[in-house]
Amino acid sequence: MKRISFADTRCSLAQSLDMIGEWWTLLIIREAYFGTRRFSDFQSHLGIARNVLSERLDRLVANDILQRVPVSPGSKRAHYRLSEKGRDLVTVVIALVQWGDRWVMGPENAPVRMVDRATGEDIDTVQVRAKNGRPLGLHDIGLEPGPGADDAIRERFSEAVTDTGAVRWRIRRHMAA
Amino acid sequence: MKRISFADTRCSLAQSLDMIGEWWTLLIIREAYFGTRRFSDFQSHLGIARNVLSERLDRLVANDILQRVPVSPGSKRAHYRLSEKGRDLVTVVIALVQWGDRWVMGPENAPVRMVDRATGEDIDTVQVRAKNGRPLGLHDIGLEPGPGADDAIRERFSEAVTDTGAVRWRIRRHMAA
DNA sequence: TTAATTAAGTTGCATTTTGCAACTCAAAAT
DNA sequence: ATTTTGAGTTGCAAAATGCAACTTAATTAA
Repeated sequence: MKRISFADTRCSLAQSLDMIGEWWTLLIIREAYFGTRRFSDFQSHLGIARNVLSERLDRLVANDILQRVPVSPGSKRAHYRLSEKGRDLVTVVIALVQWGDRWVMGPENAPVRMVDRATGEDIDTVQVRAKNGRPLGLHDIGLEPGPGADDAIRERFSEAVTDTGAVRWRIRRHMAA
Repeated sequence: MKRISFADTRCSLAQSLDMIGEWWTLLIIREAYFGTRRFSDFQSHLGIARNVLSERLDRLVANDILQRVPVSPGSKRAHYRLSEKGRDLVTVVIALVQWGDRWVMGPENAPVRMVDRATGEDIDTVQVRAKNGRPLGLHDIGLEPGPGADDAIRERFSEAVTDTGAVRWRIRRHMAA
């Protein structure tokens, strides 16, 4: 059975996961962020199988998250580096690293420290904020159909709010007919 | 061949991915954030296979990202809801949704709008910041061994900085001996 | 109270994906 | 010119995934 692709789903998260949600992919991106460029360095640092690495790099390049740059002009041998689109993903990587530090490793066991170069201080915790900078908890965030919403999505949103701070579905059982 | 688990790797990202990096898992979390509680609603909203959903939910509960709450006291039938650990993951989900809106769907096609309940305004873009609130680009972020760093990690960091803003590995080829 | 229906999973099987090792084939190094 | 590296393929065994059919337990309906 084919593994489902979300490429045609009207959902940013599904679309994103279609590009970076596979095993290894986010680790490859972190590795690239750390400065790794060469195939064999990705391979040895991550311990990933070569065929899988090859497939993932190809996919990341195809999606313009990594760029293949020839080592020397005209050379067949190339390096991989983050594109702007890929660099923009580092926010997600850092958010996830911080989550892991908080909930899995424990802050006192964080293996890597991320600091503000200007001050040497730890960077802030990545969090959701209002335009004016005020941190927002889940209860402060409202969800609405966006400009690209289709009927299916619009149907899923009502004004009602659950205690998670998100929306509640309309009961659809009775609408099937 | 067993699929590799990162559970024992000294790396917050790998550890995090070991919990939420599998196919469907992050979509299940988003679905829970949207208010879905019941097995069959997860199933029908996501179109995931039931056995896979079952396995994922078990794993999320085992990792205390979701909580199983009996529908009525003593009932075997239960609902799933985000734990605090799970709610803290929503930051990551939102960061990824925003990335998808920017780079995949295009902002004008964003299917969902996230707003500040207090003002009705769009929420801000999730980004990395210094403690004082200043937004940090990749070049402004420095990486160092953290309190839980082991030798392998410490060895990987030098002060040198690449143009991605991260660190550069020492050449290890000559150190093998 | 019994029968029918729904909810929440299992089980079995075909199809993919992974992981590993061994094998290419070009570019560098000696 | 020969060896050594880098960057992949290829082939195969073991898992994971998708699907449909099959259980149970809890609700609803009759």
